[in-house]
Amino acid sequence: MAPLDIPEVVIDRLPVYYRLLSRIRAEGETVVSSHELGEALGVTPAQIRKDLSYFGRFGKQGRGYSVDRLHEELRLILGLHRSWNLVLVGMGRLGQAIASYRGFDAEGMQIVAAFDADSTIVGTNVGRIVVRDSAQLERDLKDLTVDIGVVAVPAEHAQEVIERLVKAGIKAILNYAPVAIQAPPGVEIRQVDPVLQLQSMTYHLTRNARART
Amino acid sequence: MAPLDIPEVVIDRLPVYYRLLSRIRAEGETVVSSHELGEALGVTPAQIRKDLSYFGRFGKQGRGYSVDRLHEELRLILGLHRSWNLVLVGMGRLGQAIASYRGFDAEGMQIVAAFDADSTIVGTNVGRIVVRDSAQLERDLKDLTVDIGVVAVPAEHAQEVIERLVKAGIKAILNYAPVAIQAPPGVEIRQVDPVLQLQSMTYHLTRNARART
DNA sequence: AAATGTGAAAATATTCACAGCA
DNA sequence: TGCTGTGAATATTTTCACATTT
Repeated sequence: MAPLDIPEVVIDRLPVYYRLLSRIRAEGETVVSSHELGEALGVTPAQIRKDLSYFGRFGKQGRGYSVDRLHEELRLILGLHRSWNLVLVGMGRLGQAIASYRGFDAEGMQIVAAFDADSTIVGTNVGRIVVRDSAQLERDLKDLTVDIGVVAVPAEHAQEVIERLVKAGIKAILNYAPVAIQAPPGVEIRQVDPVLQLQSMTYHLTRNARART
Repeated sequence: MAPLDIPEVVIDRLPVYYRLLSRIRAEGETVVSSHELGEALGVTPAQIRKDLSYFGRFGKQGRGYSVDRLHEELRLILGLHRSWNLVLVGMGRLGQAIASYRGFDAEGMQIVAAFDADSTIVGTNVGRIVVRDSAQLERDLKDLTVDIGVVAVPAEHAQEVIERLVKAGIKAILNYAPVAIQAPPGVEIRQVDPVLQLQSMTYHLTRNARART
């Protein structure tokens, strides 16, 4: 198997490569070079070759990579050959939008349960899912097979909710709440945070405007 | 002003610091040390001091940082002392969710117009905004002051829409479409991409499960 | 002829460690 | 004493460049 010390930045790029390969495959191409991949992604070919070399030797010299082969290898490396069960906590506006987002299912990510603390929301249907009571989170999780927690509660409750999910044995959290989370080692946390992204862009916009003046 | 070669990673952390300072400020604290900030964010105090030192000397030796002062400095550095106008393109499920998301306004990010190509959506109201026809994008943008484009169209249209926004003079794009975008230099692009984040987590989940076996 | 895989070199980013100041 | 600001030291990441293979 792959060595244990693969840089995290490399891991984060694999899904990008995987997605591009999916598209190239759908377009019917059978072979692709690191140069073409780099071109499409705006990165250097060397980076792509180096990244892939952590996992194996998938290319053919003088030729490039088999699209099918590389796509399949990445699928296995990322664990996308199976589907993953998500539990969604927080069913306000944002949670409801996440629940009805199609992009997860398309990639084998299934929301198997949703929770909220608000009794006026509990019991309602969102898509095919009935919203459960957060008070029952721990109890219900015992009967569910959940791989990843998706958190869309208000910022002030995110830390607590995530601690409960972690205590229940969940090892990966996708957090939409606009707050930095403390998680124990061994628990993967990722942030979806458009406001932070906007604010790093306003830095540049401000600076460029200044430079022109 | 700040030197021109501040690492991008540093810029990306400033909004995180800013948000934390906002919270500490609301809690009534008046002074904070790099150690406390690092504690709350899970990073080293040295990193915080180094990051801030690119922009000035905001702290007091032996004491720490004035919460008010540092909050204000970051606000100015990031350009958050003024409000920013966003234009939203793509008003399907995702676009509608973005339009009704409260987290933008709270940080001075105002959606001033929204567009869609679907004639059954054009003309409808989403919140306070009337959805305009994408065909009129260029024409309408002439009469609007827009700083940032937010793109929530299907993946296959994202590149084209972004090119149109860039041609219309927009210098910053927040892209929700699950596709890697090619942008000319001088245009800031940020990606909101929960699927990529999930897929980097499944890599780790898969590997950990293997390791335990 | 063309493109991979990879050590070595270069560039970036983080952390250390301590002088200096409140 | 306590904590900042910062050069120097480490560590990490990216890029180069080329031997190797098809």
